[in-house]
Amino acid sequence: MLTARRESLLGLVVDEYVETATPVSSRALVNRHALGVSPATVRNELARLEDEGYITHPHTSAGRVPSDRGYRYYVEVLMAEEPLAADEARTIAHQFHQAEGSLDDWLALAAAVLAASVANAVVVTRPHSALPRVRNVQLVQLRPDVALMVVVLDDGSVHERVLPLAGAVEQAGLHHLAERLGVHVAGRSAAVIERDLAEVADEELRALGAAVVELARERRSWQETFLEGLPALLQQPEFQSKERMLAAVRRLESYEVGRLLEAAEPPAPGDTRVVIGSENPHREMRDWSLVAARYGDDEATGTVAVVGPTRMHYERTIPRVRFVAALMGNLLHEARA
Amino acid sequence: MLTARRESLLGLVVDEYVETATPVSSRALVNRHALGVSPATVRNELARLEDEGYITHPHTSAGRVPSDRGYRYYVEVLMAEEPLAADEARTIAHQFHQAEGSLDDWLALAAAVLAASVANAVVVTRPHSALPRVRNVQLVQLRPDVALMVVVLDDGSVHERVLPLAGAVEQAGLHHLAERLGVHVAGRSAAVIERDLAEVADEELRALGAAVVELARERRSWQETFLEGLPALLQQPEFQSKERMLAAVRRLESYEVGRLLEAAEPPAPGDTRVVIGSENPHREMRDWSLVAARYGDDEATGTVAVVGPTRMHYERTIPRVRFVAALMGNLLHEARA
DNA sequence: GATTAGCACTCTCGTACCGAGAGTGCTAAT
DNA sequence: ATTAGCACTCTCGGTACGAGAGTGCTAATC
Repeated sequence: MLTARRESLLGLVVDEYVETATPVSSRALVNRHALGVSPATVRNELARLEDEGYITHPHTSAGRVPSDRGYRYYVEVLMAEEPLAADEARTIAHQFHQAEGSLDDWLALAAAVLAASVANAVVVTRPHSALPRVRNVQLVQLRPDVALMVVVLDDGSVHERVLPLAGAVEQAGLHHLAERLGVHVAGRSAAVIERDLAEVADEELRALGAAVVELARERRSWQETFLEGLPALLQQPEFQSKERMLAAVRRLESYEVGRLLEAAEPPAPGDTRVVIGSENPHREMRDWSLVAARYGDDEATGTVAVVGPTRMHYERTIPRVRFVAALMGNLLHEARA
Repeated sequence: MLTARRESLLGLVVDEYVETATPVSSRALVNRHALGVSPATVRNELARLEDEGYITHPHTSAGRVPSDRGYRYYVEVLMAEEPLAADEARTIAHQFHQAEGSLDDWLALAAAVLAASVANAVVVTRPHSALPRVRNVQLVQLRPDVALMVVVLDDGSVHERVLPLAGAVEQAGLHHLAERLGVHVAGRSAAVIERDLAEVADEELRALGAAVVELARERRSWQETFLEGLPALLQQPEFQSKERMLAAVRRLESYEVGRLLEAAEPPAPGDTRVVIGSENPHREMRDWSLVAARYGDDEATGTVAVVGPTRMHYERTIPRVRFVAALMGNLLHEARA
């Protein structure tokens, strides 16, 4: 258990280090905060904090740096979340209403806005439901014997695919086909459709049904996530050497980002989750922190997460992630309403 | 006019510098290429090439480096395009058939594959036609009084939007509405539809028509481009300092990339265009080269471009960009067929 | 006249070194 | 329990320096 004084010193070390990015010395603490004790006393206390694992030492004659455990304690116990100023909230909300059009635009914009606000990178995933059901299937004629299948799922996502047909079918015929198909698939999840499909006699219908199943399962794994704010992240002092910079860019490559988030996905919509450094099971994420919030509702949820070095301004970041997640939830709701 | 010997020396300087990224000395040229003359003679010739602006000098006692003009001469006159080895072509073609699903996946994959092949960044734009016409409009019921409008354009792109309706309409009613709408919009471009719309008496139909116009104009300006290969690019020796690295990442930020390509878009599908360093009107692109190819056909075209430092392996890069553009054209054609 | 050997001169780059500065940990006094 | 004092450690910026690599020029050679 930490004494009150050690606790407050830990808080000061975190604050100071987060701001300056240089190890914090006993003297700096005394000078800036009128502690009423001498640097020597502070040194003793810091030594204790170090024994207990809350802070460390880059080298013998350097100041103190918070450890992952120290940050965790800070986030859990010491931190007072810094609310957004009214005008900042207004600015963010305003920027949100800049983008028109597709869902993807919204998501990229949200990521960019949040990234600018917290000076770190931001990753956003598309909203999806765990077990989406098919809401609607349409067949659109492209050429005489080619149709476009459009499947709308109940998480609001739209999936399309070009389908070659056995022979020429008029648009009216496609309508009819789509209606018959709808009987088998509407309101059902991919798994259920697949099971029932075996019993369908009509071969053409079965083929179409299989296409629906595929589309309903499509997770857009490839470009599934949106990343913004890379330059902001790279300007953080931890990436001042070219090696670290390159490593950071690599880590945030499109393919990787999805897996990176796995460890941080909050359990339910509205939740926030903070993963600090080595708390992350991925060993390469040892030096990184994630602040993730789940946006959306039961029908469809996604994740928005700030990615940065463990030296992160948690007090500022957490409420901002929350705020943006809430905005995104509203937007998503509106879009589906 | 260049003498034959100077010409061949220029070629050697370019080859050497492209490979080693270090200024080329007279001795290195003599040693490696059995020129039959001494370094001193080569020095005299190099001095002449420098007078004529084909190469430069980083500092007094350094070797020679090609200038933009030198690269241009190389690309135009000296270069023998290095054809893809059969197995490399096969590998690339094979990777292309990995991705299933949406157009966006294809594009991102194409960019990644090409980037890996040329060890630079690659930007790809979505295929689009200059004046797309509406091929089909569908209305899908989401809720009683909310519909999803799906517009298919003749460049193969699909655009959707959620529309609140005045009152509840059954799916059958939506079909009917979509058919009436189709009469006014099918086969027409946004501009034409907009003009004719003024004469439509039915107010509901006019509102829907306006939505179609908007969707047909939607250019997805925001995430319009796909960028891959950033780490490959950053490993090029020109980005060995953190400042240059950060500048590169900034330059390739999502917002910027589109404008960056403007200058390099080849005039017609099938064409290739090379823009070297200061040939680019954007002054910040002074140190960059672009090798761009236009893929697709008259119906829809996009651009695929390699982005890298002026010290680029043009001999390898140009045919590879061409090859990938051709593959993408075929794919696009198949997808629409 | 073209080529080339020889050489003086220039510039970079890695490294070793040094001193200043910043911090700590410990000891002994308060 | 606190703190003044001090020895000790480590970093960092600057400087000096030598090695190495190249050029350009001059004068000799083919």
